[in-house]
Amino acid sequence: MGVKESFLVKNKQITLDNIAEKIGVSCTTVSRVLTGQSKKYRISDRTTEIVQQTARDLGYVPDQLARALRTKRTNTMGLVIPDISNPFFSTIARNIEIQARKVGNSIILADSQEDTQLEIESIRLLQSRKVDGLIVCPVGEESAHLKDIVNSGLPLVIIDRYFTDLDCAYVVSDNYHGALEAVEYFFQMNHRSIGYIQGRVNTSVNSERIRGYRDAHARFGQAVDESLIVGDSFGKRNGYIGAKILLAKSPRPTAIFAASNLISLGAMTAIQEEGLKIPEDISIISFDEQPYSEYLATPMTTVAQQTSETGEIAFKLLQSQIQNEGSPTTEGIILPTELVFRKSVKQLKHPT
Amino acid sequence: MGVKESFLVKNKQITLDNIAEKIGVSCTTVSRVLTGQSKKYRISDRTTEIVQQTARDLGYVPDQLARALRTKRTNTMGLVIPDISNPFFSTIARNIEIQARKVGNSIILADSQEDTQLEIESIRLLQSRKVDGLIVCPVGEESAHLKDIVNSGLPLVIIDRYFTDLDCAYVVSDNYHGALEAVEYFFQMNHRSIGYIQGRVNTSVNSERIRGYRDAHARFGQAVDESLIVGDSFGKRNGYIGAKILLAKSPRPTAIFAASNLISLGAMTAIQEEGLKIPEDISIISFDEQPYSEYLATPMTTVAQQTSETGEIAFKLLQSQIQNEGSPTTEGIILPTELVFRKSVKQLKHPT
DNA sequence: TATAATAGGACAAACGATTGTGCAATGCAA
DNA sequence: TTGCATTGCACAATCGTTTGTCCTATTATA
Repeated sequence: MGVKESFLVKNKQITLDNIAEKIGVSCTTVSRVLTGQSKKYRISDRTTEIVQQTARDLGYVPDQLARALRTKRTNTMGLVIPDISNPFFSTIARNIEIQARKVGNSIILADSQEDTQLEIESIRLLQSRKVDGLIVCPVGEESAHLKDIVNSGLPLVIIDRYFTDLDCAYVVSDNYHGALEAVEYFFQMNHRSIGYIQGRVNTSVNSERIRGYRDAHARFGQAVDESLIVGDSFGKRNGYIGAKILLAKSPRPTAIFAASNLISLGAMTAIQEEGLKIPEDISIISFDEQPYSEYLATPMTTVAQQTSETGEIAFKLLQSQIQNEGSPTTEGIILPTELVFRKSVKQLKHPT
Repeated sequence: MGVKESFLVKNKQITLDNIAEKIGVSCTTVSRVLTGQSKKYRISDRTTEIVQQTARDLGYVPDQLARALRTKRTNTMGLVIPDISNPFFSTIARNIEIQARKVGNSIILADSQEDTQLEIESIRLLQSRKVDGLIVCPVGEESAHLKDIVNSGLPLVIIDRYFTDLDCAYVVSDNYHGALEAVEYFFQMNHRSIGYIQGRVNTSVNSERIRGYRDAHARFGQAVDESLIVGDSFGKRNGYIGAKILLAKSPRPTAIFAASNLISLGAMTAIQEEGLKIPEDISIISFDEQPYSEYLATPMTTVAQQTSETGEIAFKLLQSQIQNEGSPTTEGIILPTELVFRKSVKQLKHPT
């Protein structure tokens, strides 16, 4: 008997009071022992010992809700990401989570689906859950809601995309130099007609890359053909459409610079459909190094970003902001990229 | 003046009491209005209106911590994943999060790094945060801690890997038929010496796939060469090592069945190093369809799993369990796989 | 011996919300 | 005018912790 109940009834939570009552002390004392303040409040060694023992026996585990309500600290951080299924972001997320849990913090994850409205709602939800801080990879076109957060004093770190008018810590890749280097490489290989399939316009990521693209042209004394800049999102479909447009031009550009891993995948479909070969007929460089990059039909030359580092640094920035509350650390960290040379770029005999 | 302070001082939180005081009612009334219980408690229309208006004016947002402490419901679920950077898992995670937020729930994410100990600690942390339920993709070799959860009455849904001795809801792929179909296909293409690079042993995923592998052999009246079953984890390195071993055998197997996307990537490195071509020299089928599968040097024949559906179903199962508390729904859902034919399997002239 | 100092811990008020119950005022019927 | 329902809301406890303060012995000091 009792067996049935024990199956149906949820285990009752053990509280400080339970422990206190069981050994005949006050719940204050128990709290102080279990939070390691025995000395500070002169709890005798004997009592301390007993409290710890019974806490262990009863399997006491502190209620973080109650604790947070009182202390105003949840040890929880919010993470807002435009698309967690994208390995670029999930790698960042992973490293954030790993660092966080090392110090007993948890991550509440929100996927904004590249939608500013959802981003705003997600952030509101996270705030109502009283996260200690926020790491946001913003959709990137609007920043008013982020400015509100900064003003509210809630620690915030922006990753991947940032806003020049937002006074807030961030960690991003050096998109300018990444693009510059890639496009210069195209030039060195004698390419002169280089299409750029861009990502979401009006994001810092995109603007910086375009700036690199333009400066590379400038360095080689070549005017930018504006019609070679196409596209409007970081997704695969945009890559397909962008490539279709570029490949239909005549003369056809000899090279394509793709602004993301998904864009280059989409572009490859278009290239296949047109019966073209990489790099014989068309060269390509893609932003974002991926585990599969070297195994593609033509191993892909890529601009690698430091994803693990991004996550780790973002976390540490946020944590320090949370700890020194009051002093809003607004350092911006820019991580270098690396051009990974493979086989997707053809060396042309003459500048073309 | 005051400007400086407004920058340094965190915005004070608006509480029910603030609202109540401002309009001269009790905080009880405010609570009842804002939780939509005006009628039930006969709050006059006038009062209701005023309360709502001031709540809006003050920008009131309920403190989910306090609410949860009282109601015993956090509207938060825990999600434990062995490796969130793996697109297979991150796709599942994404769909869980999207479904969850649609109904105002949040997801606390934990990455167990394929380590049972970390899995246990993560779960403990989530429990202390009073999640309403748990979705766990277990490392897979131990289930005692999961059994504890089931017994404690905390709603739990297992995904991807399950335990036959665990009475708990789950949603997994039909790994048996997935493997069966793949290996049968090898046989139909006249392969008779088929290596299997397995994942983590003692996981249901792995056992089921091996069972499929064996049954395919049985159906074609062929004994299984146990030395062709190699490997012990789902990672890339294991794929590399496993392939090295298989390729070193003589006679060399004509085909490799890889138990995960990462395993096949690793295997491809080994295959390249040996100077072999897919599928001319060696055929390969990989578990896990990926966005890049069709773009590989040789487009990869894969066993596709329904990742989005897995996430969505897992969430719904958990939600229903949370809502009908008491009746532990222990349905198990098995999702069919699909063999995606591409070019990585060669048709042999004669059974070899 | 009187007094101060110290040791060891208890009380009770928070934190912000929810909720069972109680209470005054009004309306209505008798 | 009395009695009873109904309307409209307030009281106060509660969820589990934390924390400033206060209290009572005991010991040490003068």
